[in-house]
Amino acid sequence: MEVLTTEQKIIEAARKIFTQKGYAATKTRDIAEEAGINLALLNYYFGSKENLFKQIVNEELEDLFGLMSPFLSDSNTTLEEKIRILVKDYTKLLTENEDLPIFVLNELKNNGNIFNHILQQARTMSQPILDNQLKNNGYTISISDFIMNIVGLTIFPFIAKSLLIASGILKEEEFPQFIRNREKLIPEWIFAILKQSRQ
Amino acid sequence: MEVLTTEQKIIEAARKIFTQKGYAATKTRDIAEEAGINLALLNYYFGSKENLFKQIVNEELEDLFGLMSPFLSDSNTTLEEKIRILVKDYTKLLTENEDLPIFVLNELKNNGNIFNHILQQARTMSQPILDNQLKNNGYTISISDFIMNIVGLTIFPFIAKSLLIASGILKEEEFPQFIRNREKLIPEWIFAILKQSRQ
DNA sequence: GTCTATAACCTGATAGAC
DNA sequence: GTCTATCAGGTTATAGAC
Repeated sequence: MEVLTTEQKIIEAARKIFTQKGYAATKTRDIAEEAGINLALLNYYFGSKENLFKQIVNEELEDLFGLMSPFLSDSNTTLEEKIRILVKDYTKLLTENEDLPIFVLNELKNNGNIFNHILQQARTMSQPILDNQLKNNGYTISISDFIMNIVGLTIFPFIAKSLLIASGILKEEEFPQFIRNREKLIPEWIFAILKQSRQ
Repeated sequence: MEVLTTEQKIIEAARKIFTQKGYAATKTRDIAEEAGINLALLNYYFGSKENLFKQIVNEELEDLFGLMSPFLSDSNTTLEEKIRILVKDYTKLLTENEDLPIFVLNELKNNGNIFNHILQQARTMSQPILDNQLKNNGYTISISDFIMNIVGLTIFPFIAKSLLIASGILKEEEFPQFIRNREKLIPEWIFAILKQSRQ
């Protein structure tokens, strides 16, 4: 049983509502209510809605990219291990936080410039090492396609969940099993794509 | 040189701004200005912001799913042809309308129930025929995974474009070539995945 | 059908008491 | 630190003239 400070209560409430509804559709009054505090307190602690929002987005970006960068640049981890770990970690993160990807991608579209300092970390290190690992194995796929395929196959079902369900392709209660199943299959699919690029 | 009626001018303006910014961030004043008419006219023709929005979303959903359903249920088209056509058509649609997918998926998340009547069309026909085509070729992949993989590999780069660019993986001017290249590669990747599922 | 002017409402932010 | 009350500004929608 944790006891949260007022500041933490506001942050948790803001994270929940911002990620659910996006920036524009979120009302500071809703955040205050969700946090169980008064509207004035939100401004006392964070100054403005925009300020609070930036803090949330930065944390979410850390979640989403902190996973990727550190070990992708590790040359002692094999390509196969990296694929399996990446799929597994993202599946876990998104299962616990289903609104995260569409929120981040949506807000990034509108305010891409704000978050450069975080994204710059990810960009630097991993690229040359991954590139070498691909080439050394004779795979001719580009690094952009390689990453896009892994991330796309893993993340897209979460983004398209409402669509899958609304279109009747999948039932709500089947979704968790669908995801667990893909968690095993996606690495095999990625290997199949890689092998085909070597032919 | 087409001459648009006032109603059409409003719809075109609304489509542009709604898909760019989403429902909550869009101001009816901006739509009126973009359409070159007065704010009062918007309400004269469409009654309310929400009404106009629903009409736009319905049209966008038609764009996005009208492509899929009719020919997927055609049993005279081979599986390979379906894959190539689907990837090609979606790539064309999204290239001309880059904001479409994230807009639809985002608004669907918040109002999924409103649009069921359109999505129900897509759900009925195509599923059993596709299922047969997969099974007859000995492919053991599920139809949900099959569709999710094609659509995910094709659409995800458009959704993640801002991320790709902000992270430095790709430059803005390289994006069109990146997409044209994937348009050729994705069907081959899908075939590789299918073959692997037969082993 | 199209406009101007304005009503009615909502939202972010602050002043000031406790 | 936390609250109530309120301001200031913006947004949707409508009334009414042309």
